[in-house]
Amino acid sequence: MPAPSRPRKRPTIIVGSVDNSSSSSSSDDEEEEEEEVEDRVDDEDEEKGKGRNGSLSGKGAGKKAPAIIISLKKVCKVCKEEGHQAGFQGANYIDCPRKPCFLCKMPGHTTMSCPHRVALEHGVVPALRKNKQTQLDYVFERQLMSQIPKPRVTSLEFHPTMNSVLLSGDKKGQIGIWDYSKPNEKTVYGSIHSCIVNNMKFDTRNDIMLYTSSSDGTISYTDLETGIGVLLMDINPNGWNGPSTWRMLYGMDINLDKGLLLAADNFGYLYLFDTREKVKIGESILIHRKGSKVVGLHCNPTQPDLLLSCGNDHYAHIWDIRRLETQSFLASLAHGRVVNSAYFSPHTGSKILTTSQDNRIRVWDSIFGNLNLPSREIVHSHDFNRHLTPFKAEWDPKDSSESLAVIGRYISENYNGVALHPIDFIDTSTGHLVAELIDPDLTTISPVNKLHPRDDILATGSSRSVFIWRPGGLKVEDKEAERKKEIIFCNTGKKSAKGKFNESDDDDDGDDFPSKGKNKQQKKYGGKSDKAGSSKSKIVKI
DNA sequence: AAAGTATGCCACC
DNA sequence: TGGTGGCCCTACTT
Repeated sequence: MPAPSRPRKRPTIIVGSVDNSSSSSSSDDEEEEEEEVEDRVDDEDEEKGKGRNGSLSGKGAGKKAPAIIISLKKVCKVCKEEGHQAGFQGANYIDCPRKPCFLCKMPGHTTMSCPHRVALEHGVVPALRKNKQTQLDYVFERQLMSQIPKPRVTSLEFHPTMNSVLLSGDKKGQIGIWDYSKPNEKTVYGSIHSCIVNNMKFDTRNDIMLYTSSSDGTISYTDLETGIGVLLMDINPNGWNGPSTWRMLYGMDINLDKGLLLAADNFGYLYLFDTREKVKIGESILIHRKGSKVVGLHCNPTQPDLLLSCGNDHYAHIWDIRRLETQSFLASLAHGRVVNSAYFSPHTGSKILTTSQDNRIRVWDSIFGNLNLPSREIVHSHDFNRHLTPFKAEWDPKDSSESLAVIGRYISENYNGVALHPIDFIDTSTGHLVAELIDPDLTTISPVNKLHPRDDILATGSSRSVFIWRPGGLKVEDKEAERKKEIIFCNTGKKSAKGKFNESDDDDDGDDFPSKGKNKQQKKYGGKSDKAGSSKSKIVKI
């Protein structure tokens, strides 16, 4: 990480500035699938006598050039062994057979034959969705500003009371405010943080105020109307002394009852802040393995004394806020790898949902029961972390049964020969995939997703844009097929999203962002685009 | 337009 | 035990 500069006091405010130039469509990158290796290139019969080598210099003129031998062995890209190949074939990725299954991590088979990657029996989805129009209702794309590249979204948060307002935080530290009922109004605060915005929480008692935590090591309390923020906490008071000492804030949550802000860093420490007195409370407390990142914090929605934390040490811990000391956790939830997120259920707070880099979503049905083992483990592809914001399964706050969750999928799906990455809706009480969002406009992996607290709306953040989807009903109540249809229905909801966008785009600011050039970055694969798309996703209950 | 790179974890010694 | 090279489907910049 480059040395983060200190956040400036006065934020930059960019309103409604749109880069239109970048939306010109580029020619199709026809990417040849797998160049057949030429074992031998022989120029013998090529333009014989013309002396390709030597029309100017006499050297070698008239002499036949020796045959050029290129010996390229077909070697697996993954294990470098001969005899097989891994990688994309068309839009399908073939695993290296010498490696454990990419999906479930067990040896003996590959992703394609993984028992967790079963073709769904309901048949309807692959056939139907191919014919559907885009289900985009609004797309916020690349309009942040002209000079600054596309937002790489790292966090999303809906406004607690204003239904059409969504906030986004990104890799650069910018905070975007989108009112999707007014697509032409957007505000970006550029200098609240100097790098990744990891967490945003509204002050629900005064909901124009926003708490944010960032990898720049600060907590900011920002007035969203003016963009003017107060620096509440800076855990690098001595500035930049190299990457090994720089502290970054990842997890953050607000405990309204106790007037507490809790935040945790990449070395395992928890910080407490009194939001009323505006002072830091006590010393930081080691709550995960020393030196390992605390990835997430969540306060229980019904029991103010309970805190949930998760970290890179492969654990999630439940704490009593009244007794926070190293190792004093009430319970410890073991995971196979890094825990990307851990959330109490939104209403009762009695369930726990975690996402781990071992490609499993785990559910504990009751925090009052035996917590030694999760109630369920759901195999799901989300383990890529190096260059991406970690995937996090998020509860649907509208689901009173506390079972529906949304999470982006890493492994791609063959969509008419294009590899796309769906967003999955999972019934965590059964492990079933109840719906998946696949769309030609959704070309990048989407690790950040948030369901609206009241409306049937999904916000998706990816490496280059913020999407708002209106997927119709997402309630978990009917038969699975019904629910799938609801998603498909949403696909058809707008016959021409394009037309709609253009309609609303008569404001002469040159902003036609949603409709133009949106597919230009799609990877096209020369290979067979047949019904390989029916290789359905794999969500399965263990 | 191929090569570089930002970037995080983990295995390895 | 810390330092470091290597990655399993990236995405973007030059």
